Amino acid sequence: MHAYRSHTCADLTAAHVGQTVRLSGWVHRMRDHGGVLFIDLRDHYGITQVLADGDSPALTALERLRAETCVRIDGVVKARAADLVNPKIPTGEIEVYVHEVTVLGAAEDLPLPVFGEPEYPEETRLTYRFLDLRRETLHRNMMLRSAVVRSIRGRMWDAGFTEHQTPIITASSPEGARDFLVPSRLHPGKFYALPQAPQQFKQLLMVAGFDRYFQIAPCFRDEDPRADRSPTDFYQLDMEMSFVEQEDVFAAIQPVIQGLFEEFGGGHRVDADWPRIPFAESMLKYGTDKPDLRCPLEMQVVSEHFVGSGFGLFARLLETEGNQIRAIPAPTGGSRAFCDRMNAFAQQQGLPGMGYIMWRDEGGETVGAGPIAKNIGPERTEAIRQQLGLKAGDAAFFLAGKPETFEAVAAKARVEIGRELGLSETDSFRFAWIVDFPMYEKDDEGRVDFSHNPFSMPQGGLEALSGDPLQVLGYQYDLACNGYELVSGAIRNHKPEIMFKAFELAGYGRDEVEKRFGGMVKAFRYGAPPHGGCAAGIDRIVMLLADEANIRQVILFPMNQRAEDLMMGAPSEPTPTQLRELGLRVLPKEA
RNA sequence: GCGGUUGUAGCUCAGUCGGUUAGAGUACCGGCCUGUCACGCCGGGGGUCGCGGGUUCGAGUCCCGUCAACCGCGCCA
Repeated sequence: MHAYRSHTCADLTAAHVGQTVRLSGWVHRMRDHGGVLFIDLRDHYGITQVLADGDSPALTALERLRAETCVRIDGVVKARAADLVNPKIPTGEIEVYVHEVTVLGAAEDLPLPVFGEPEYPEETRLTYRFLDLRRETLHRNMMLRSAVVRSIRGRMWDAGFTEHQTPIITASSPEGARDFLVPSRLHPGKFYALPQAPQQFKQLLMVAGFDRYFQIAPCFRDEDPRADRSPTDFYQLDMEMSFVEQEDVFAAIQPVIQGLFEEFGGGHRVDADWPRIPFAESMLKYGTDKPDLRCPLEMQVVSEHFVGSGFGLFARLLETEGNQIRAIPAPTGGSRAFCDRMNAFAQQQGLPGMGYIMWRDEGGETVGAGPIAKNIGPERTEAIRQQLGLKAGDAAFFLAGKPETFEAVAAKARVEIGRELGLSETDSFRFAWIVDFPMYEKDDEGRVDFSHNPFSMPQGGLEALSGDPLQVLGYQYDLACNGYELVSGAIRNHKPEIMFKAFELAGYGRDEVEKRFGGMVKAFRYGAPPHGGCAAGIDRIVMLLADEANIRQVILFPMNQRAEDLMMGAPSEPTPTQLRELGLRVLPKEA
């Protein structure tokens, strides 16, 4: 007999009745009836009910067990009478009569229950993550994640990509986010950086002639977290291809992502049609570059109807260059209660409010109601209704000012309206490629800076860079799915002269580019192939597939909101010896 | 850095208008129970009401400050 088990807790069926077996696992749940006692014994694979009665020498030992003790039991498989079968578990036709029990690992009082799925504080959950991970949902999420990664690897290999590992301790590269720095012992005063992405390495792999690369790559960024964004580190499916244009990358990655969602999406509909939506159009219609297309509503510009109108607030706003009025149509939303609720929603999100018009049927005529309709009069109200294609019982919400100031809230409101009115799909994954991102934008001080990846190829090449930088688009794309950015990528700029010019527009001199990206610039002088690729967020993909709203639900050992590992106690203070070796001194906290 | 929400037993929560000794479920300990599968029944231990200050005859409850967690903003090519 094996030292710990002859079967797992999911193995035994009616076919094993009469056999002597050995099981190891955790005491999931105990039901002690005095003369007879039942334990649900749990392991990674499943649950088996074991029992003992007054005739068993193990009864007194079993009575002393407590939840989550790790035990080994020896016993005999018994069939359950027909009326005692438990249809909820696969092993429900049998139970194991215990002759002997051995405690393999005792358990103290639990700081949190494993049985059931109650909500409890993340602080406790993260401190005792090993217990949290015993729970059914988390355990299942991690197994899903494992299967997803395996499937990705298979799909990428099948598509002719090969997997390569790139350095973790490397050079800082100013790609946008804050770096995690690693002090160098051999070079006091100098620092390595953890890669924010394997960006430069994968481009160098293309220069090195590998043609189709991928990696399940850890990425490190020292930024504050969100519910869908892990601080410190996360994983990407990173890929790159040579001799390709934008559509070639789409054609390579779509079957992988679509296949994944079909395989693990729990039967949710997976749309095979992935529209290309230009960035500018996405911002206009959805207020975001990661639209949730399960919601069919589209914003429209309605400024013209308010110019010189009796609604002074909007009319005055429109006298300022750059201001705009947009409307979110809300079919069937024409009730005061709903409109007030959405207005409150906008205020809660930081806007002054969200005005609205409701249309009603009055004696066979469709009439607008609400303060805005009153102020602008019936003709303008009717023109708005016709533009938005609305009817009696519907409503429209208005956002006014500079688009940048209201778009983020409009995006959330659009989704909220669609959801509340039951107009949005709930059982599907809707994908879209957001394309034609601008290369540059103005920062807070009015300087021109890269708006996305500085390594992207500008559309129109060198020529395009001699005009207005803010008009230059890049071969830069994102994949949006249900309101999340799942993939981001670009056709890269592989020509040194275009690269220097592109950086020059953002205020980086030739010397600085040589210094910061010397390796890559040098490589581009020795026969660089045209290339492009993308990176897909593994954590977010699993989060969507597991139907979780928080990314920590799909990460084994996540950090908390302040980037602390409560279980391992990280970050922690270094010893004086470590600091001395590294030539570092810690400054006292500023008061 | 800013805003919102929350903070009462190991855990999940209730606690009315400011008023008796702060409760329930669960977990834990003890007792009873031979068919449960969220077993049941009886009893018990367990509280710095996040922390500090204030108002009041009296504060879990009201006020001020502070700390922490989560969510959002900034940030994240």
